[in-house]
Amino acid sequence: MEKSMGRENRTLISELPQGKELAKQLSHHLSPSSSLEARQFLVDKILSSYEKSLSLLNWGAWVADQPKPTVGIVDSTHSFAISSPRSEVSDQDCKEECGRDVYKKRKTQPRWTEQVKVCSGTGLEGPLDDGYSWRKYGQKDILGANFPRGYYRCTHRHSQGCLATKQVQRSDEDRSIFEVTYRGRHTCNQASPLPVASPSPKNDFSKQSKYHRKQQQNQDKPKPTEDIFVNFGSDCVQVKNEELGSKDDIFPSFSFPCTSFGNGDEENNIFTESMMENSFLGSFSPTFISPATSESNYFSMSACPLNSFGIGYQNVQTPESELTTEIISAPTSVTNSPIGDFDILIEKVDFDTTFPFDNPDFFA
DNA sequence: GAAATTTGACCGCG
DNA sequence: CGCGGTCAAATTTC
Repeated sequence: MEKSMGRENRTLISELPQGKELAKQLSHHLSPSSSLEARQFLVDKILSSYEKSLSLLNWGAWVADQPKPTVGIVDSTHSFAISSPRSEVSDQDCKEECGRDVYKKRKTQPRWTEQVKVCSGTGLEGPLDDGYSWRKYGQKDILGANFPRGYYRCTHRHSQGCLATKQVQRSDEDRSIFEVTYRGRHTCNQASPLPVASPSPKNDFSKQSKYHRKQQQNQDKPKPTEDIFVNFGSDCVQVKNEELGSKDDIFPSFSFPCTSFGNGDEENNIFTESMMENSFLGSFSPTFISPATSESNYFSMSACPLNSFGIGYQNVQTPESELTTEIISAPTSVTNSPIGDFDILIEKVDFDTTFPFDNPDFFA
């Protein structure tokens, strides 16, 4: 807890000057010669910076207010970032014999939701491309929802017994938002085709399912549901925190939109390119998503701003109450998590624009 | 032919 | 009994 608080504070400290710097830049763009887009972009960034700072403050306040969360929901809110080995170990143990008990089994698994906003022109299904390889096993029309919900499980479910699943549902209100509900941690070794050192977005397709690649290629052949993944919305930047239930207010908006990251800003090209490509798409992602700490990784991934495809991740929510009692594993597990070191890296990388991203030694 | 997707059927829960 | 989630056969894609 203290550790995370410290982190948030440091993040805040680096975030505020960044906002200031952005405001300065904006003032330089006030001349008529400057493009409206540039100005708008800076405004977005500033707003985002403020939003993030406020979020961090809220987060800190919340942490302070909840020294020992006894409500399961509260703790479970964190639990996606904290491993929950207990339930899963038992799941693993019985997964062969349980048969139809999968339903009960699933209940004990950690579950959390991210809201993912896919941006215009990316032509990519952000929500489905989170570093793991997923295999669709079902689709259902959900009562009251305009769009069907897709069910995905880890490709390595059978080969490695990885029980991670996710559900992807497009938001009714904003078609560019997808609610991705993850369940269970990845126990697979993630032999996924993640492009370890491929900066090219094209290569990133490779980790997507065939089906979705097909959709990308056939944008002119609309299909009823998920193919609309492409080309919506105009502004990619904003990832918003929606109310997904009454519990949401316990998890303040955790906004790491790409605006805070300076992508698209010519002045930050070095930052953007070296960061996005070399770090996030390269050395970061694969290591990052180490199978043993998937929740942590998801969490951290969401801390990543938009990647170069203009896809924003945001953890919004709320593991379900079902894991509440199960998952109250010691928060200190965060410190034991391999992700801990990454958290620090990310933090620097994420918010310290003076950080030598182009220094190849950094990620060595 | 292997792997992935589609889709109707099935199951448990509330 | 309806709904959400999963299974599994059929189909598609590579």
